[in-house]
Amino acid sequence: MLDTGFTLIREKGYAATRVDDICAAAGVTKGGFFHHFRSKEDWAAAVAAHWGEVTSSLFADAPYRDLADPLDRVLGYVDFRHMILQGSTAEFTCVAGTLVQEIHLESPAIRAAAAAAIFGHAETLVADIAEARAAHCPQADWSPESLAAFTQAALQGAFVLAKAKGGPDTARAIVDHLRRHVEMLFGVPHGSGGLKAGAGH
Amino acid sequence: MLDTGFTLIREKGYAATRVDDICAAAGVTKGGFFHHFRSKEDWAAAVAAHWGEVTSSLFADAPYRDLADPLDRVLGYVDFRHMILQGSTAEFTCVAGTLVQEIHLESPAIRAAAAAAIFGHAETLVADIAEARAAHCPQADWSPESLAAFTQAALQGAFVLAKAKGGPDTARAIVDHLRRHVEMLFGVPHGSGGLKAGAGH
DNA sequence: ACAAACATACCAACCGGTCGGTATCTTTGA
DNA sequence: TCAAAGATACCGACCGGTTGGTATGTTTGT
Repeated sequence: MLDTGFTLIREKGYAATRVDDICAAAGVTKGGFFHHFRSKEDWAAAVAAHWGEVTSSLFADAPYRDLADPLDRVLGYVDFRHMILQGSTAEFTCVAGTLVQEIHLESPAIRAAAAAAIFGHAETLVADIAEARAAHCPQADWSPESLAAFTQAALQGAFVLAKAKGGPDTARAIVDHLRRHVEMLFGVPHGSGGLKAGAGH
Repeated sequence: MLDTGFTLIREKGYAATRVDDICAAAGVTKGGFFHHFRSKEDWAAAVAAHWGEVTSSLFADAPYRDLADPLDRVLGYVDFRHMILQGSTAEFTCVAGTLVQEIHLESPAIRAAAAAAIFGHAETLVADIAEARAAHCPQADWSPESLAAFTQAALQGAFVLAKAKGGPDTARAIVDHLRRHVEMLFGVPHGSGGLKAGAGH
């Protein structure tokens, strides 16, 4: 019921998703739905929270997490995001970003849950960025938090442009620029290291 | 009727905006509304097209456009975007981005109009970027188009994070990183030149 | 036995869109 | 010149399918 929310919200948005759609997709009836959720809004907030958990474990278990060097992990993160930009927009775009863009002023509960997913994910990057910064450019005039936020903005924006264009190509070019940004900040030559080499794109 | 659409869509999104809301805000009746637009969808597509025109003239008339050096114009653009990040999210976020994120799969007409506004705006940056690239780094391995797209992604993403956080502060920090990205690409020292100096933020 | 987990039937409000009608402006013809 | 004819702009009551939510019954696990 929460998982089907991912598809529904990414395909139709929150307001256009009907409770009956959710029931049909999840194989339950309306009575069952309202047994578990006080309202449609309550459901959407739960979906956002669930999205945060699912993505959390996706990135925690990703192979780049095992790299020894913190900068490799940061670049590995960017490359991993590049890699998962595949299929239709409904497959790779962000549920939390879609929700928050649509209802940020109408539903504080959904907004808060989606914001927690987004900024909670950004938070997981901060430690690696801080370590890499200390090792490569301790005098830099930017904070680890601001770079983490910038990566999330570039990705969320990549999703918006991908939806406008209808495919992942534009988004991949944007993530390429994001990688270049990280490389330049840390003073590493373009294209070196990371999981990207040999991935063939 | 088109202008009120900017506020409505930014505050409630497309699906949650009722035709009655539009009529009340614009001071017309339902009959009048459907006299000018075949459907609500038709109206939204017109709003997206109008948004493209309004932003087009906003940036065409901005002061940074008069700068002689192409790189100054590119940096001036980024600084201008930084400057207009003021007030509530409903005042500075992008109508086309909001629309496309919500209905890209449900309404091809709205998607196309919003995409035209976004990529049409990006297109206006390409000439300046190409000139600056030729002057400062003709061997660079990135295209003017890809950088233009990257700026739009960073901005659209900044809007998403701003909506999640509830104010423009996060968005400004993201645009700061965007400026740094442009500076590094063109090899200029951080914080030099442009309209930002003395603007006091 | 009993509460949690469903299902069925139903409702009242809502909402996009229609329709007959009116007021005003433009064109036409003699 | 001016009235008949037609086009355009606009109004607001109304329609009927939709929708989030409820009330009540049934099944299931312990």
